[in-house]
Amino acid sequence: MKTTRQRAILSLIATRPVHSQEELASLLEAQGYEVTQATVSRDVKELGLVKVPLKSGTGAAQQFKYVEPSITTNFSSRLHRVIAELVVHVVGAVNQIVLRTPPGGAMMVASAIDAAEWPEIIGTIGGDDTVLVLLASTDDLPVVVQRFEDLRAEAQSA
Amino acid sequence: MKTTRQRAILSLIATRPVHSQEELASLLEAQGYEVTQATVSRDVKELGLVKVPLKSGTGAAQQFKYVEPSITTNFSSRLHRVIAELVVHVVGAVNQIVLRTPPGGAMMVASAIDAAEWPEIIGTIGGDDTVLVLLASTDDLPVVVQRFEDLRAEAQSA
DNA sequence: TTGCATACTGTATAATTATGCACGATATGC
DNA sequence: GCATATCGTGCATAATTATACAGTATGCAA
Repeated sequence: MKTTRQRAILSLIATRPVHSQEELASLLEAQGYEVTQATVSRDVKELGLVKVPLKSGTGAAQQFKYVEPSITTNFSSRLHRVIAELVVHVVGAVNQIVLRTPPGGAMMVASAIDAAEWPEIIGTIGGDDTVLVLLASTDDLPVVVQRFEDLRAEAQSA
Repeated sequence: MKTTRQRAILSLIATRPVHSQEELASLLEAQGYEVTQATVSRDVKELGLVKVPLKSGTGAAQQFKYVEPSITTNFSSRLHRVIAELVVHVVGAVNQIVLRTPPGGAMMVASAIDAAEWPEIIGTIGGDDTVLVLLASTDDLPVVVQRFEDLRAEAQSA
């Protein structure tokens, strides 16, 4: 039955890395669900699962992870979402603000800030886990730092 | 240059639906970045982008969305993450608890609860946006409801 | 029962993505 | 300078995923 099979899929991917739908089909077969890759593909789509790159080196393995539906629908603005989910730390000095993110997150944060086009900001530079935000004036520092903190605060727990 | 091109990719996918890496390559070309699908594939991997199914109907379009790196690394337990992100509402009665989720999220929540194997819980049923949790005893109701609320509370803002 | 609609699936194949290999550019050490 | 190493890339193709189509099963109304 479709529902139980899909639940089995969720259980499987929560347990171990799965690298392809063929592999998933094999694992399901071992549990008594005999289905083809085609069906697995449909299940994966219905469950909203996505294949995420595990590490960026060549030859890196992949596994399935699910993207919770809420991620794509809940947050109102991209900037808000990105800051809330990716910014770990905020600190400012003179006319500069440094934002820390998990590894690999900096470019997304920088991109989102650019897109927001805040007038106080004259530019951003995103590295791997650090974003440098340059302000037009030293006077803007406390206001903008506070704004970042506020965006961040709404999801501080995770 | 690789970095600016990758930032352009982030900007593109934030702006409009992109259905394939070929399409992304075309859009980049329009901005002066001439690259092949192969390079886009590598960029997508490095940025941690994933292709998410947009709707489940046949012939449904897809687009790129990024999975924030934090999603795969931050939360400690699957149950915690799933409850925090997916459970919208909790209500209990007698020996039953009903959890509401965004559409499509119920099965994941049910699966995660099953995997956690809480002793008070004798079973779960996941529909589309509703999970029914059955408890062994009426006495367990307030305790378990509170536990769900606590898990949820840590991310209530989103 | 018959006819029709819906749901689920497999087969075959199209579409898409990932990657081995080679090459050119740039940097590093001798 | 020259050898060597690293990085980014394209090309060709392998690997993986999505889907058009057809078949089976089920439910329901006439």
